[in-house]
Amino acid sequence: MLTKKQTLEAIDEMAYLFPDAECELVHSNPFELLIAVVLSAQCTDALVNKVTPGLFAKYKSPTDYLMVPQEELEQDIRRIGLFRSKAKNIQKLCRSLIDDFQGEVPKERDELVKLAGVGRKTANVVTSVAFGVPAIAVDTHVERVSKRLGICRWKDNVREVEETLMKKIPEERWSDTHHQLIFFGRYHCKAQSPQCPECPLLSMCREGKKRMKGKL
DNA sequence: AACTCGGGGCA
DNA sequence: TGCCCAGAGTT
Repeated sequence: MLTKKQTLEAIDEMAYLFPDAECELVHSNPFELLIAVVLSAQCTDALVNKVTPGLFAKYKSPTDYLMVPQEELEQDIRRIGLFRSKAKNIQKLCRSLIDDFQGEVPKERDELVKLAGVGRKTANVVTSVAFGVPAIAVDTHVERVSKRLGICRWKDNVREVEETLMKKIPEERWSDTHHQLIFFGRYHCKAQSPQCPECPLLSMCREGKKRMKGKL
């Protein structure tokens, strides 16, 4: 297991590799971000960014999403995987925004997770990116990188990964760390083909050293 | 804890 | 063209 100090060194190294790491979902307000993050479940941000310009031009408010039949919304996001359940969830989500939150996106993580289609990861992204509340959203990239490097344990569940990261990283760096881990995971420490031979973190990486030994 | 939902992108 | 990608809800 990496110590706090080693963990921070690893994050600093990632920041050097990806100095511009930030949320890639195109949005211009919290509501658009919420919709974009819900859509991004189980598909890439790049794909979401292909449908959201048209989507956000057509739907400006929670009310707008409720004025069309579910089938029409499904067609509007049909290029995204799981589009049927996502269309249904988005309409449920908008209904609940109107009924319970005066049409505004709630700022509390505990309120956000009650919305349809919003889980722990989505709620953390919205609070940190839209409202600047420190949070570490654990998606598959964050989880994979944390486990490979040895920041957390292999058998940790998502919640345990998040708790370990929050323990090892000072709060003011949570949001940045989240983006660093995602970029590092997406573009360098990839699921199928991690770039170990050219990785500056190799010397401190549990999994990387194993992989290199297997190849040499 | 395991299963389901699903089209896009790349090898 | 088949395999890999990537979370939330349900059982």
